[in-house]
Parts: sequence; C-alpha cells; structure tokens
Amino acid sequence: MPPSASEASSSFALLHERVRRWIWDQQWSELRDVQELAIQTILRGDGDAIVTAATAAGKTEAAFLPICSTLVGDAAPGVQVLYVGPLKALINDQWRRLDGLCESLEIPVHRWHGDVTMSARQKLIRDPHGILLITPESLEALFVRRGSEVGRIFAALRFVVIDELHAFIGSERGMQLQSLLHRLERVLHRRVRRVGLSATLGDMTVAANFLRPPNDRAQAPAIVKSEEAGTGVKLRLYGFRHPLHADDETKKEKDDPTLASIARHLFEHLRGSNHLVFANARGRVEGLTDRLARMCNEAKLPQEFFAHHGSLSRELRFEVEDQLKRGERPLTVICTSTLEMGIDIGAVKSVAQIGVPPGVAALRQRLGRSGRRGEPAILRIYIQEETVTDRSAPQDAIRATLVETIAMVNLMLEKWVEPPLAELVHGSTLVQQLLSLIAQYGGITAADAYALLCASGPFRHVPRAMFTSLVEQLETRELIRRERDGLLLHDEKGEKVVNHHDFYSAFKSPDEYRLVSGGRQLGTLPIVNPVSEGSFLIFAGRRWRIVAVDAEKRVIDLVPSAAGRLPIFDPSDGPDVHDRVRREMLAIYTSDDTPVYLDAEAADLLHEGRRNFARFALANTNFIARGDGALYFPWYGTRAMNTLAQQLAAREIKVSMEGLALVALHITPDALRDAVDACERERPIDTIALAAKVKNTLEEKWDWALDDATRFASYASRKLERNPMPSARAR
DNA sequence: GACCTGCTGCGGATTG
Repeated sequence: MPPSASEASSSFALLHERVRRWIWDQQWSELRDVQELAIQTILRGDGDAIVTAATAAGKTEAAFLPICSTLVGDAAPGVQVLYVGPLKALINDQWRRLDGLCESLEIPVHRWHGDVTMSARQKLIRDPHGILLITPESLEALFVRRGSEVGRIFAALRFVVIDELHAFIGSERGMQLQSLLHRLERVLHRRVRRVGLSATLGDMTVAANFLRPPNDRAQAPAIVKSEEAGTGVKLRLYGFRHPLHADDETKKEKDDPTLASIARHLFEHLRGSNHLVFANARGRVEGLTDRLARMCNEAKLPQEFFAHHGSLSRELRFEVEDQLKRGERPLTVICTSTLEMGIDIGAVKSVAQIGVPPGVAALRQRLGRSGRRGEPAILRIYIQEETVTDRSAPQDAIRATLVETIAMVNLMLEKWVEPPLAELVHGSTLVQQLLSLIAQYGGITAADAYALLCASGPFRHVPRAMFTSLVEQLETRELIRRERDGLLLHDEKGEKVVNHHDFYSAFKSPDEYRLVSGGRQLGTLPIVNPVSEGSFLIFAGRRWRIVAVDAEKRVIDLVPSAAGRLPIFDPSDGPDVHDRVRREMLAIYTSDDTPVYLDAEAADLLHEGRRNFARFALANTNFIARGDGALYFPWYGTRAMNTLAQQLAAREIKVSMEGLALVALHITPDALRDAVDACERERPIDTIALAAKVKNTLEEKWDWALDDATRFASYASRKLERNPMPSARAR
C-alpha cells in the first residue's frame, strides 16, 4: 500500500531541514513511494533494512536522504557511512550523484577503488569523515594493509549500505563481503545498521539472511518495497528453424544460417532508435555484431551496431555506454550480461533476447532496461531450433530450447524468480579470509579465528573439526605456520600470496592475452585461442589481422582487416536451470494452449515439439529405449539432475546429461528405472560422501589449498542436493 | 548450454 497523504507529508517532515531545502532546489514535485517508505523506516527505526524497487525508481536517494539527515552537523572523526558497490563504474556514478546532495550538506563523499588516485586515498586515511564508496576488494585491501587502522578509520560508522544486493548473494564475493562486514563490527565492538538496495529479489528470506545472518541478529531487517505499478510489456517470440537443405544463399552463411535471418530481422526492426540485444555468450555477441556492422557498411549507412562484453577494454565499453547515455543518435548495443544492471544508461526503446535466457531473474532484469517514460517495455525473443527428422533423438526432437524459453517467460509473467543459492560452505573464501585475518591482526590463534569467522561469523556451516583439519592442511601447504604459543602466522608461501594484489578478490581470473591496435587497448582474449602472426580475428564487432604476438608479455598487436575469425571464449557448463522451470516445461508439453506472443514459426515449432513429446509417450513414461541404451527424463533442474547423475555413476552406471535427459548406454529402460528407484530411496542423500566420488571438485580460487573434507563439503553444498523433490513420475 | 566482478605500496624520476 502506498503511504497516505498524511504519512507522505510526515516522511518529508522527518528529514533534516537542509535535506528538505536540497529537495526543493531539485524542484521535485513529490517523493517516490519507495523514498517515502524508506525515510519512515530508516529515521523511525533503528534496525537493518532492505530497500527494493525497480531500476531508476530512486533507491539511492531513498536510502541516502534519510541517512544524510542523520549526518548533518556530526563532526565526529571517522567514516560515518560505508557504501559497498559491486562495480567501479557504479561507484563513480553514485559518487557523482551523491556529491550534489552532500556538497550542500557539507558531508564529504570519498570513493576508493583500483582507479582512485593515491592522493585521494591518503586524504581519507589522514582525515576520515563522511561517506566512503568502496568495492569489496578495496575493503579487503584496507584490512590486509592497514589492519591496525581500521578501528580509527571507521570509529564513527553509523550505516553500511550495500548496493545491488542481489549481485552478491550466493557468490564467493558475497561471502567475502559478509565476512568483511562482520570483521568490521568485531573491530568496532558494536553492530552497525545495514541497508541493502536491490531491484530483483526473489526470496526476501534469503536476502534478509544474507544482509545479516540469523546467528548475528536480534531481529530480521525491515523490508521497504515499492508498490508502483509497471507500464506493461509488449512481448513477441520469434522461432527460427534451421533449413533441412541449405540453399545457395544460406551456404554462404554455413556456420549459422538462422543467425543470419535473425540479424536481418534485427537490422530491419531496430535501426533508427536505441536498443539492447542480449546474446548470452561473448562469441555470439561478436558474431552478431560483425554481421550487423557489415550490413550497415553494405547499405552505406552510418554505423549503429556496437558490441559490449566483459572482455572489451574499459575505453571501448565506456564509449558505447556514453553514446547510449547521451541518446543523441540511433544505437543498438549487442551485449552479454554487462548491461543487465548497474550503471545508469537510461532506458532504451526495446530489448531483444537471442536464445534461451540464462534464467527468469536475468530475463526480468533485462526487460527492465526497456520502457521509457510511461511507455510499455518491448521484448523480442529469438529462438533457433535445429532440423529434426524421424531419426532425431527424443531430447533433440521435443524443441526443448523453445519450450524452456516459454517456461521462463510464463514464470516471469507470474512474477516468480529463482531464489539465489544460499547456505553454502565456501571453503575457498574461508581460506582467503583466514589469511586476511592473520594479516589484519599480525597473527591470530585458531580458536579466535574459528570463533570470529565460523561460530559468530558467516562461515557458520563449517564445524570446528572441519576448521581444524583445514588449518592443518594450510600448514602442510606452507601457507601458514603455527608458533609455539599457538599463534597462526603466514608461512613463506602465504606471505607471498597475501602480498600480491591478486589476493584481494575472492574469485578466480583466467589467463588472457591483451589485444592492442595502434597503441589502443581493445580488450582481452583467453589464451586457449590459437594465435599466430597473419591470422585473423573478429573482436569488438570489427575485423582484424594479427601482426605481432608477444608470448611472454601476452600482448597481441592487431591491424584492421577485411577478413576475420570468431574468437573462442572459455566454454563452461552453462547456466543452472531451476527445478521450477523444468516443471513448467512439463506443464507446457501436456497443455494445448499456444501462448499469444508466439509468431507463426514459433507456434509451429511448439506444436511439433508437442507432437514428438506425444510420439515418445513422454506424458506416460520417463524412460525411453534408445539403441541399446536408455533415456531418463526426470523434469529436474540442473542441480538435482547432477546429483542423480553422480548417484548413478557411484552405482557404476555412466550417464551423460543431454538437455532434459540423462542418457545411459548399454542398459534397458527397466534396469535404468530400477537404478533410479534405488537412488531415490537413498534420500536424504549423503552429499559429502557423494562429492568424494566426483572426479573434479576443484573449481574456486582456493579449492587447491583445501583438505579433502572441506573441499567435498564445499562442492556438495554448491552442486548437489540432499533432498531433491521426487521426480515428476508418470505411472 | 554462461556471464560478470576486482587489485597495494614502494622506489625512483620528474616537476613546481
């Protein structure tokens, strides 16, 4: 419910007079509903809060108008507000935004990240005061490098603000942030109010437990939620079918004929205004931008298609972002998740999604980029399907790509999103935090470290015995050593890693070449790419020839060229699909409804998928014979499916995950059914014992340093389910 | 069938 008029005016009245004057100067006609509610919550309450509202609904002001009201005239030495953001570009944006408000209130606003000058940092260290905007990594560096000064710097701390809260939940970086905030409160010997800001939060309990874990709080945070209605969605899903016999024209596009059709459609529909095209993978971004850019050149039109992804240099990305922000000329940006959230690029006229979205949450976030000033958001989805014949395997014949996309759209329209993974063990990040703690205090006993990080801290799923064996393993690895008095110190190797700047991040980074042309940084390329002088490359949506490779410095020099070849970016397993999405797919297969947003080809593909679903009798059985093997369709998400695959492997039944199906060779459907039944009787599953049988459990940054027990527990919490829901079983 | 994120302090040279 929006606040009543009397509540609204009382919100405004709660603000400090100088904050009210600043609002008048902005000539705002009214406060947004999320701002009204946040002012009440923050100024009337004294606990933690989560502020959630759509992009551009004024969340930053919702938090900082009331927070700054409490700061006016407070001259106590020390930083008063610590703001943590996930991106340097976002911190720069927010710094500019807050500076206007805070200048008039005489509250200094500092930023601290890798690109901030040494002199600005020294200014803060000498005279800490006001608001500090920082990344988790730079906060980590403060603890490692200036551990003894943390108490002085933050002596006056009253609020911690976490921006884009959802971007941290469930990740190594999120665990690192939780640990840092807990360590900070330990130094200060008191709790500090936390305020989380987010647009997409599926599960408020998970978000609340992330903001402050239940073992560290008296009461749950207040939830401040905007009730402002959206402006509606215009939605269209286009199907594209690979032709059975390539004709002359498509032969030229032999690599991906339907992508050529998609490019033509985009070219015709998007030219002349601003759009975002989400293409999922960096290689696909390059391929599509290259096609669209060439179409522009051939039509002798000014270039309006540009690429944007994480391997492009900051300069190239900034140019594109800047053009989008200005909105002075038509521009379509083909991107990965880089433009899904964060920095303010303004709204675009429409959004296109190429291929299955990586999840419902991502789809919603992407859609949120479209819809200018009261206009409905426009979303076009393009789905490619392979040629299917009578001999195609069932998992390929049922048009799973299309049906999975329809399932995600349906769930988005129902306002459901995936809850983030929570309650993970995070052994890798625990190693980092233990090494950091030793640096901060100049040594710590194992008992104190356990009490701080695990018993009262965020690593609460690590029992004492596991921590003890972890510490022993780190001694064996020569990362730490134990003094006679029990104090843990860095050993030779530990000293080295902690003193290298790579230490501050909790996540791993791949080895890459740097790409340079005429002294200009273009971006980075994974070293798995075969590179030699004279070979060609497509990068940043343009074509290049390699003129020099410096293998030692890992630098590649490029010059523009007419030919090009698509680069390889690191292949991985693909995004996790949630159980709920797979259940929705089953419901779509067993229904007769055709969603109104499908075009003719997509509708035809859906009917064909349903016909084949019926042909294989998948409504009546989950098991199908195939050659001398068998298929099993559990209608599970990827985590539950991986769990079952590992259980079967432990029973000497080798299965591979092929989309919706588990595929086993040399087995009858009945024998596979018996094995699956036996696996289902094992619940709850001993996932740690199961993880011990998994071939490769080395995934995260510090996994190599973990003892077996902690590594298996980490893998199990991340990749296995103790109690998968019963599979959707036909008779 | 995947994406994204981050980075200190020192010493030495140069400049005001």
